[in-house]
Amino acid sequence: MNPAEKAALFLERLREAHPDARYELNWSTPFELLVATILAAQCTDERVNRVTATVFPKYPGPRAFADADTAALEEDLKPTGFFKQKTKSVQAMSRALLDKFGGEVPRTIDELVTLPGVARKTANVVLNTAFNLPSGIIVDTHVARVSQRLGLTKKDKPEAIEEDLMKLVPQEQWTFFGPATVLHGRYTCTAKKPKCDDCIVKDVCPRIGV
DNA sequence: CTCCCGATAT
DNA sequence: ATATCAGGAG
Repeated sequence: MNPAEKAALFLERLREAHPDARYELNWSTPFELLVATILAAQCTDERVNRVTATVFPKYPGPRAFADADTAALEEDLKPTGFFKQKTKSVQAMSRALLDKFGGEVPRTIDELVTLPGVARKTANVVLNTAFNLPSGIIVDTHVARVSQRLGLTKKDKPEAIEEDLMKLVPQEQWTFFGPATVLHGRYTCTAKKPKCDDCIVKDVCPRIGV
């Protein structure tokens, strides 16, 4: 089975297994989703949601983050890990948003990735999820691992993997494919002990057992 | 390539 | 003990 056929089959079974797949971060505005996604680096959604539940009311909008006391914000973001880096990113991103985009989250990937702390993965999450725009395919550690094991790509850099996936998956499915594949990677095709017995594509996966 | 950071799984 | 986790910057 060639990669294109495999991708089509995988997509079909993802639809059955995760019909309502979406990002599990809590947000009420595109700006909040942008902040939450930055905080989600190397951190579970659950912990991010716990933090943003108090942080979003406390800092409503980019102006509040830009003007916030850095030490206080660091303390608020500490549970998400990498807190100094993330505080710097969120404040610099908020200032750039105010300076360059009138405080509004831009709707193109080229504009989004100019923001500090924002690269393709974060930009795709915001565009796919908040604006329903198929700007690209979210490639995080899960999507990368699943795609490699299934044989959809042989690349290792996220950007190269995304290029391969965009050729294999129809554009109207991009916003579903990313979040659904993340769930598959998170719960079945796990990094350490993948649950191959329960896998929806075990019949076509080159990786048997292990 | 290294660093940032802490919680959890193995 | 150590690998890994909804990454990105320098």
